[in-house]
Amino acid sequence: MTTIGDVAKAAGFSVSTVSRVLNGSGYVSEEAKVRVEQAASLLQYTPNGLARGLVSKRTLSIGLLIPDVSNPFFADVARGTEDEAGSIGYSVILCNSDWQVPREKMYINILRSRWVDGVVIAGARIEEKRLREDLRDVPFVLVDRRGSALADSVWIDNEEGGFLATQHLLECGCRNIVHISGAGDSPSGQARLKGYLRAIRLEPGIQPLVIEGDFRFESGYHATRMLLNGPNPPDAIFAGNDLMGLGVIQAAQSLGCSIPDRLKVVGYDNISFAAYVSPSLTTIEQPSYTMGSAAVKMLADAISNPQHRPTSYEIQPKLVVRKSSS
Amino acid sequence: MTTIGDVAKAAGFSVSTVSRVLNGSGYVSEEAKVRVEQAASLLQYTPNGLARGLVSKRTLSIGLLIPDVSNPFFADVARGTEDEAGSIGYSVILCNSDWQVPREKMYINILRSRWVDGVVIAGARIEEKRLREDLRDVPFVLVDRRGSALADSVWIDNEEGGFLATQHLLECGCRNIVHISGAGDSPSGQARLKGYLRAIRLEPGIQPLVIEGDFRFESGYHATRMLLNGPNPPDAIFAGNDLMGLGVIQAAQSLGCSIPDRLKVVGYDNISFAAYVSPSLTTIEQPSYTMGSAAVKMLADAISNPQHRPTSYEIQPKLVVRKSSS
DNA sequence: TTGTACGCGTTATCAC
DNA sequence: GTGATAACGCGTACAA
Repeated sequence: MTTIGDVAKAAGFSVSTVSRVLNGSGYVSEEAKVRVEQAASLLQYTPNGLARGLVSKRTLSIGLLIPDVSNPFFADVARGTEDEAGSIGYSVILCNSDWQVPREKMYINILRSRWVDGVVIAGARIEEKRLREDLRDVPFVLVDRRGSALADSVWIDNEEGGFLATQHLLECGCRNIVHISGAGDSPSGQARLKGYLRAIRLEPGIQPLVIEGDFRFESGYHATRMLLNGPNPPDAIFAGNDLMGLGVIQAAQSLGCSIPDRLKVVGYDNISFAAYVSPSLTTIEQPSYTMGSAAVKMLADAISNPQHRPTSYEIQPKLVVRKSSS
Repeated sequence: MTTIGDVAKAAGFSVSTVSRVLNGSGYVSEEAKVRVEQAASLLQYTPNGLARGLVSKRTLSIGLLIPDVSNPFFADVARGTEDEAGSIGYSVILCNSDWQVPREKMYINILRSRWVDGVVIAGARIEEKRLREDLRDVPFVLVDRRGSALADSVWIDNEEGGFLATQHLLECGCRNIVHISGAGDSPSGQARLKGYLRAIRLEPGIQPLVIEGDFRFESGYHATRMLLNGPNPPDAIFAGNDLMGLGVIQAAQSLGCSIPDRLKVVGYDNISFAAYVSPSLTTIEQPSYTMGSAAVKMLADAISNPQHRPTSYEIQPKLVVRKSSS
């Protein structure tokens, strides 16, 4: 590895001059600039990020903590995050918690030990307070959840989304609407459930029924098979996310239950594939890519702006009606 | 931030002893061990990974260079990579090249400056030789491409896969089979194209027709609309990957062209959604998750085993027949 | 405008 | 068994 010292020697200057040239800091003569740059490119010099971070306390890297990149919603968040981060010179460390709080905590520690300049946290179940304690002075942005006044967040009103989805099914004339929720301690799942309950209770004579899922395709699939084989099959299912919604559709089709005639389905997220399945899936839109990039923008401000104040970037959920419900 | 010095002070030992305890290296008395561990947990000490990497020359991190996490195939590769990496204490730096060689090169440099211990490279277009030059002594594993004797690779026979796909369509009685290829300089896309051509040429009187796509949904969509609106519409399309295959299906449906009756379609990758769309998509299976985890296993060996020899982990492509072709 | 010298937090080599 | 101390590569006061 060639170091800054090698470049200095080759250019005939001291390391500090080389450093100044390469970082554009302080005064440097034109000649120094030229000779240093020549030497650097000749030797293919790449600054050692570790040494740099050690002294500057900035690593130009951020952590991305999500449950699962295999879920297209989070994949898109990841892409938005990485694109925006890359555009301002940051690298992204990817962490999949697999929906498990202990793993979330583990990754938080790992990210701290790597001295990331900030963390984007999407779909996590860990409490914000705990997050603040563990992360100490490392800025973070909560995605997909409402932050308190103490934390930045890119927030989408999941309760409103759940309400919209359920209301839509009610308007379609459904009277036996089951909600397959996300895992119990997921903030966004909880909020969607709350919206579902609120909508159901507005309608007299209709009972809510909730089955706990886990945001994975399989849980939507199995819950639906159970429901449809049961004594009182529903006429509509609101799934806590699109992956489970696709599971619902597959299960219904496997049992010869036609959608939307006998069963209407609504998902959540509007992953691209929701539009391609058949019947296409009605869902609540979340601008996943934008959420990721917006989070990084907030993070960048939190990192470099000393008088940064926690903000909440709000997004309105939007119902996207497709064939699975009409 | 609490440092090793703080722990040493609190425990009443020197930094060297603390280091030995925490790394389990060298001799330490039972008492030292206990007191140091107490102090460390009391102060919530986390070793500074930067400083550690600076001296040890190991960062416990690897780079993952892929075209696009939004593509489910690469999302799964990423998940496999991160899981396996995490299980052996490694972090993953995510890099999306967006299919652009210049961005691949840029990321290679960034990863080098971050001193990653190794790099997993999937779906890249950059030549292996260039890669070796740029990466110098940083080990890497090529995924999705055959490596030379000088490079590790997790290799799936893309040419054979392309052959299988085309042969299947020929066996279905199709005589006007178009291939929508990946971008021209993608090694895996090239190989699939080669397999297509080989299969077509085996059949007398059948002409190959190739349209260059770019592995994205839209390119499959637009190519298909153009083809179906043209003078000599094909009776089958072999798409270079599933995303384009889904685009083909959507385009055909938008034009009222029924699949598989008037048009048969085969994709490549077997992303999970290929099974959920309607008609479900016939495709060539690639065990994406496993490819990622296998790559990390090879990398781990390359990193820690001094007498590591480049190996090629081979996977056989497998035809998965679904409704889009039967 | 440039160079010297120190410190960032660790690990590793040596004396003790 | 333990503790100084010298690296690791870089940024930056401070002096020149």
